[in-house]
Amino acid sequence: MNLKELSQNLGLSQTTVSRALNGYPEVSAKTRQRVEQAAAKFNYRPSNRAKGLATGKSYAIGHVIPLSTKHEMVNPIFGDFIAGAGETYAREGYEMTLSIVDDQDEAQIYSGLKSKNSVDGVVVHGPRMNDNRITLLQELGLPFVVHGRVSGCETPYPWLDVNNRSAFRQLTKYLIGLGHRRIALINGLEVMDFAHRRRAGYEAALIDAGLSPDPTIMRSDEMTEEFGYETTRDVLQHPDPPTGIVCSSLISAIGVRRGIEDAGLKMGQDVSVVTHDDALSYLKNGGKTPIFTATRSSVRDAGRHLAQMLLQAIADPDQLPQTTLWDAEFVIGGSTGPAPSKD
Amino acid sequence: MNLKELSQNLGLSQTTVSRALNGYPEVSAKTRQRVEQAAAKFNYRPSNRAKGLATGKSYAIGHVIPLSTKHEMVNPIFGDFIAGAGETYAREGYEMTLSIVDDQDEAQIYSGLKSKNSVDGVVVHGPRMNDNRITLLQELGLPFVVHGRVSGCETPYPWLDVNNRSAFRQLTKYLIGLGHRRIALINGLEVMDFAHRRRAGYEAALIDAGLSPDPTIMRSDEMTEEFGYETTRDVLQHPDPPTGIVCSSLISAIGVRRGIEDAGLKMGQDVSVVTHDDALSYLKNGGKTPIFTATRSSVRDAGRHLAQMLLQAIADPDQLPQTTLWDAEFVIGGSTGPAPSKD
DNA sequence: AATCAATCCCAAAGCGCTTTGGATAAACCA
DNA sequence: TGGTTTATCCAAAGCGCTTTGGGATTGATT
Repeated sequence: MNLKELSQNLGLSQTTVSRALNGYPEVSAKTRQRVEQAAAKFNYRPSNRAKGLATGKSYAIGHVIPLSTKHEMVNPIFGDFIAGAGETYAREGYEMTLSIVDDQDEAQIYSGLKSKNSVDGVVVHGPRMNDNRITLLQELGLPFVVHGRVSGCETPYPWLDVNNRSAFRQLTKYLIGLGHRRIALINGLEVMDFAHRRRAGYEAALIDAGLSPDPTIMRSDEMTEEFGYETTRDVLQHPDPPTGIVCSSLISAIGVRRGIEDAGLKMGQDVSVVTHDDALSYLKNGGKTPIFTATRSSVRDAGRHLAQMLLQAIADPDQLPQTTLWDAEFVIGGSTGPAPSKD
Repeated sequence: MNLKELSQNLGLSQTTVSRALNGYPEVSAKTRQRVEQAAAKFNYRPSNRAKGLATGKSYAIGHVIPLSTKHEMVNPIFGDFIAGAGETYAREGYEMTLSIVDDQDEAQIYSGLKSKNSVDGVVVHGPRMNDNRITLLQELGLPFVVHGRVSGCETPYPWLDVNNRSAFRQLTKYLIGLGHRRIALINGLEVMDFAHRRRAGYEAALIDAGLSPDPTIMRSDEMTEEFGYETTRDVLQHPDPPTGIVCSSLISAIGVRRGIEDAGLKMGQDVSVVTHDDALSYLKNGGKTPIFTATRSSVRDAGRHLAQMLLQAIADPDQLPQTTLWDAEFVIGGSTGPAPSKD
């Protein structure tokens, strides 16, 4: 059923039917009701394509998610983020289109999306230090929002981020407060902006306490479980092993725990662990009592809100770039305890 | 830059330019080359919308992923599946559109996608027992493929699945071979078809060995880490506790491990654990030596292949429904050992 | 009675592409 | 030479919608 058929069926013109359905005032209440009933009866839905062609909009948002070429891995937070964003889109009648793409040729994808006119805006995932995508998108004139921030980017742009620096400062400070002096960092890839900020927070806390960061117990890689495990095994064999570990992801933290236990030690006694927790739906940080002492910020909420921001920016292209900074929640779990006394 | 502008620029008609670009024979090699160069120079990309309107195709595939209303959770395998499928789409010039939707009103979404003409086909995720989506899609005439199978569905339909039954039979049998007699099952939600098949495999192995399935040590829920943990704590307090656990997901298995250790026991000695492993990129089952004895089947490969199947089905609507059954790989890890001798 | 402003509706153009049904020119055949 | 292919290209229609620029009809106003 298309507009033409529907309007013939009603004995009205396409114009009137279109207007009735889109809430224009030039149509009587009576007619509008009649049209709406018929539309419901025939289950009429305007073709997105045709509507898009006519209006110049596409009613779709693009998510370009980088596939790490190194590990061929897609960020596990992605599912939850998308679920949040998808909620917003569904409510506002937008579609969501996904492109999974090797992290090198993202740029190409953006200009493709723009010139093919297939989306009204995009969400930028996994921003890196000095990420040139911001400039590119601004040049293209394609509306966008960033999940995270881009250190080194001069021009204003819209973003939503957790305060990674203060979160990691807090985590580290907490360990220091428990008496820990040797604290390792297991971080994400530090080309990623968030990882960079997290390290800065970690280092700031150490320096605040008069401790000096030791690069031999600071590691950075894709945040897999295995990375957490291997790194933990490794740093625990250090001549001066850490008694505290600051970790960047719950998944890696699970590996950290395994590493500690495989070394015959006990988490929360011999080694204390703190981590950031993205509050993924399938991977809660424990039930009543948290497993890990952690900073927590829901990535799904981020998706929801960021989508909202983008839709607003599209609706009002002249508005100034909105920015949102969230503070992570701090929870104390069973993974931390006083630093073991030296023997 | 659109077709009109490009063709004016070349001094050719839109027809010719369109044909040159789409590989039709009615255009001389010379002209074609000239057109292609100009297209490249101006970075011309045909508008997807317009192309779709003209051809009746949309060059997009829909993925409708159910959001469990109960736990508001999106299946963690989803990211990897999508990454695989996305590869195929990118190669074939298709877009991927996502709808995240409460599992009740999926049906509505499908008919919406159909009538809005926004996709050429859909991938059905998370099929349930007697899932009525198959019939619905067939009635709608919307091409589809299913990731998994639907027990109780009479008519043929295209699917790709792992042999869940034989995998779980093998896992269980392996434990039995090690001398285990009390074996618990920690399964996914058994309305899901895959979970149902897995239980069937588990039970078959027990019965083969003359053991009788005990419902008090068979649990089924959303496969979170927490579920694995809680259930393990629980079954270990059973008057006649299991020495073996068959688990449906690596994420739950991590919880199982935590539960075993929190109970002061050792995995692989006091309690043996086997699991299915979807080979997620951020959650490998260990490095050199697997953590868990497991059946493994890459969900990303499934995505890649299923997308291919769908594209073929779209290209040739008259072909018979293709079906693909994969056998999972079996790997032995450190989570299993001989059943502890009774004292 | 004539005028005016609402009110309600419509025909037709246009969005950017594909595709049908020729037209033209060059090449071939008898 | 004239007629017939063949190779190239083009004009125009059409995909399903929105939107511009009116045209009737009605009721109120003078």
